[in-house]
Amino acid sequence: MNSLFKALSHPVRRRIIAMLRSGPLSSGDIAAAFDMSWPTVTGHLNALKEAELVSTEREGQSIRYRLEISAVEEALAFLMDLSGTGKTDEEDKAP
Amino acid sequence: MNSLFKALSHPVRRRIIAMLRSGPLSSGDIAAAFDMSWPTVTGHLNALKEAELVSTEREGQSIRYRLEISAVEEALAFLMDLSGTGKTDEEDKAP
DNA sequence: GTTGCATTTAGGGCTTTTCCTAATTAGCCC
DNA sequence: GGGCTAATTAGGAAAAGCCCTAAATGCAAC
Repeated sequence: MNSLFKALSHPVRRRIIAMLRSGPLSSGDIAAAFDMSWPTVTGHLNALKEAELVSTEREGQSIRYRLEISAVEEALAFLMDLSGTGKTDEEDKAP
Repeated sequence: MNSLFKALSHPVRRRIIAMLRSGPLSSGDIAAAFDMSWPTVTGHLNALKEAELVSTEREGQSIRYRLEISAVEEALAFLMDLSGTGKTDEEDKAP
């Protein structure tokens, strides 16, 4: 859960997941969309993967990244709880 | 918007806003709830304030921090767009 | 096998974040 | 005003994050 919000905290990573909204993309397609080196994008993809915001799957000789909605929903649940929509006491303890 | 998610990316700051859910609290009350120095908590409160997640108001000799729901809702909107609930193309450009 | 393409790992530099202690400001109350 | 309490700013050390280039891996196709 900590890695979830940490993953969402970087503009490039938010843009990546927004790109993935309309369907899976290969690492190359994603890297091409940014003005930074491919390895740097890989780093961001790893962060997203660790947060379980994306999953990977091999497709021929490329690898497809798919958005995992369930992780997005987890973040949504936290925020909705905050905004009074929900009542549960969902919270991560200990710093 | 970037500072919003960055503010949400730290466990202590998420706990602070969760505490504030049930009503405003003084800086001292908040600091007392954590096992860290008061100035460190002040730093986190400043981050939340910069993200406009909290607002301040003097109350006698203490200062009250209040949760600003509108900022939470902004984050909610972004995530709902991602999860397919909405259709708008809200996105922050340029890293 | 080996060549070739897509992607990742390794290593390093630079900036930012996080946390601390010590010193300082801000405002209430007598 | 003067003292007290609440809260902040200053300064600095340690850790984490971000980005790069160069080297390595994984598969597929020949």
